[in-house]
Amino acid sequence: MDSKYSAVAGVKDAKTNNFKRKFVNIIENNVKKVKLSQPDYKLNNVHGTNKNYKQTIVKEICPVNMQEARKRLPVLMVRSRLIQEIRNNLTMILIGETGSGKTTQVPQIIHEARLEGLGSIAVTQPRRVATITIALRVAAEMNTEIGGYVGYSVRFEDVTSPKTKVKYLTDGMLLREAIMDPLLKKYSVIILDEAHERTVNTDILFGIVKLAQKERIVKKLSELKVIIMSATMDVDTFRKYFDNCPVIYLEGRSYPVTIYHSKMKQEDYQYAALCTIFQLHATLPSEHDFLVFLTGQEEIESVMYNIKQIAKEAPGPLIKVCPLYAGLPAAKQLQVWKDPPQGTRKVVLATNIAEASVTIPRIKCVIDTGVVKERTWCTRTGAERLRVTRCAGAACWQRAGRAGRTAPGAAYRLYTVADLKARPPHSTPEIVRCPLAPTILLLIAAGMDPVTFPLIDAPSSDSIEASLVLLKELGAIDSESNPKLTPIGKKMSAFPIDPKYSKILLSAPEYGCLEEALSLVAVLSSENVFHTPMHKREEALKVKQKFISPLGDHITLLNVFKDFCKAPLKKQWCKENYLHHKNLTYASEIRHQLLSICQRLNLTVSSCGNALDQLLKCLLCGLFTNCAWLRSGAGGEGKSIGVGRYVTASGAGASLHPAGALHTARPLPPAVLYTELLHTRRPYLLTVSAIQPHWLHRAAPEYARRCHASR
DNA sequence: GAGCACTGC
Repeated sequence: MDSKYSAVAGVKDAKTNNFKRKFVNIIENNVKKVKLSQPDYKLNNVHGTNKNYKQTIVKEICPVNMQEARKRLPVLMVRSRLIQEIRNNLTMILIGETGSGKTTQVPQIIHEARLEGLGSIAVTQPRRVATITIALRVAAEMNTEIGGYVGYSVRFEDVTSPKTKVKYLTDGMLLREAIMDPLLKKYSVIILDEAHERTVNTDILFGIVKLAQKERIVKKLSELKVIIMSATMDVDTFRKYFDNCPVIYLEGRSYPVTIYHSKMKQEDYQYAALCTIFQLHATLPSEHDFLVFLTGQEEIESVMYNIKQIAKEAPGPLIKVCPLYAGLPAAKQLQVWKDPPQGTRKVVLATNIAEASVTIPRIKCVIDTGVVKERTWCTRTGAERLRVTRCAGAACWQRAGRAGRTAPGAAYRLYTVADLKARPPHSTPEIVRCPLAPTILLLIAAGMDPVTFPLIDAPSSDSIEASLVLLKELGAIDSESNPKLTPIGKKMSAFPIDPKYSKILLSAPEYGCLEEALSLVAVLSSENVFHTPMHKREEALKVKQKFISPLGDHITLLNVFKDFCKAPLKKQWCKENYLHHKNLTYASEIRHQLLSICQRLNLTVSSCGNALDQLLKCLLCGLFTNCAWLRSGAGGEGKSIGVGRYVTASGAGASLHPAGALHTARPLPPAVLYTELLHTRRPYLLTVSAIQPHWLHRAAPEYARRCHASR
């Protein structure tokens, strides 16, 4: 039996002899059984918002016995208590496991009791797709048209009317509304759902609603009820933050999930995952689908290759492997929801996209590596870092729960019980590990003081300071202490994008290149447009050549976008060119939105034609802090010094990323403009264009002087 | 000469 496992390829230290041993260790340790919950209404990852999509959803989420199913929801058992608590308190916390029905039922309960009075009820969600599907579900349950009493609002799509009393919206949308009206006067009840996820937007909203409650009392306006809803969370922290408000716990309806822990520490989790997959594969019936949590595209592709190799000789049914990560084109993601042929087992290899964002049916068995790829930010150099870390306890439980959505299941954890206990219970909230300039600009625009603004977990003062300095340099605020928006800052905050990018758009008329700047900023604000599958890398790179500009990556992206707009059959064209149709479509929607804001601000939209250096100079107006200079003696074919050939304004060393357009350029440009400084294996400059050093003096004279003095 | 987790306006 051992010999067949020598087929393991591409996995480090894949030693045949310990395959069996590890495998047995993982399986023997039935540590404890826990009950986890049944599914809620959140639907699968259905992308796009066209008409077909909505019809499909309505069909799927409205079973004939919907009213019967509703009656059994745990939340309805506490209905009268809930109404009473809401009447008596300004704020409350509702803890409910998945399947308790809180997201769909609580707003209906409030509306049926007319607790919202003359105002309306807002329910926030962190994700677009969930926002839309839940709103459709609730409209169906209330037997009304969507956009009537029940509506939703997400970016690019507002399906509400003056009649709307229950409005589902993304937390980002409510935040945008708060800029226009920080007291959120049209709402009498605001429900912040999925609070445990602690996204930047929800964290900010906690503070906004808290201040709005107080201010409304001071101004003798109608009161604002706030309900915080969450699965599991650090209740004490939240309670303290919300002045010891009452907490109601809801039971979830649950299927049991049996948890198995590894007995000993696994040195190589990829290898351990493969061992576990094939151990289980040999014993479990083929209808039991597997879900394996991994960290990224490369890892998923590598494990997929190994599974296919081993499966050729391993005992057990046929295997269908489905990769699932956000960067995978939508058409390929859909494979995950297709039932495999009779007698074939589906093995889904997913990133933490499968943890909360999407739900896969029929998963009976979760294999959890216990790791996640996390992005952190360095205040001093502005460098971001992607690294694999052990995920928090809450994430481990969330992953295990994915096995018990439709029936009892099992979760195999490739880490020990001691390891689990040593983990932090919750992950670090996003707000303490990301760049803050966009958030701070938004707060100032909403009339808040970013320094005293109440946050549950405050970022370091260094981080806040760095963002204020940047906003001052961008001309958005007048001073770092007691900051007020400048006229430019006010315009910048009108754009739903990073302030560095809105500054580019506002500077573009001066360079006569707003046409091009809009396209480029839209692409930069979207996701990566290139898709490079491992096994077709050569071909993908060859196809990419036709877009590449000697000026660098920015013009290359512009070329891609322009050709995309001209292409008659866009889906087909994207497939042929290894481009993401979804992300390019998204970019063109963003461009449309940005254009209408520019027109509202009376900016002159003109094209610079072939004078593309105008566009690069314009980019520098927003990205002037992102310059790097070639190290002396490091040009041409010379050996790299330190960590890279370029050095940034903050003194960080970095190299041009090998996938970039300028990587093979010789001689290397003496100065470059980069969009991102990302540390993966080494620090790399991403999305880079060549610039003339003296351009910086015109784009940001003050900054250029300081920068020159310190270099 | 390497590879980018996940959301959102």
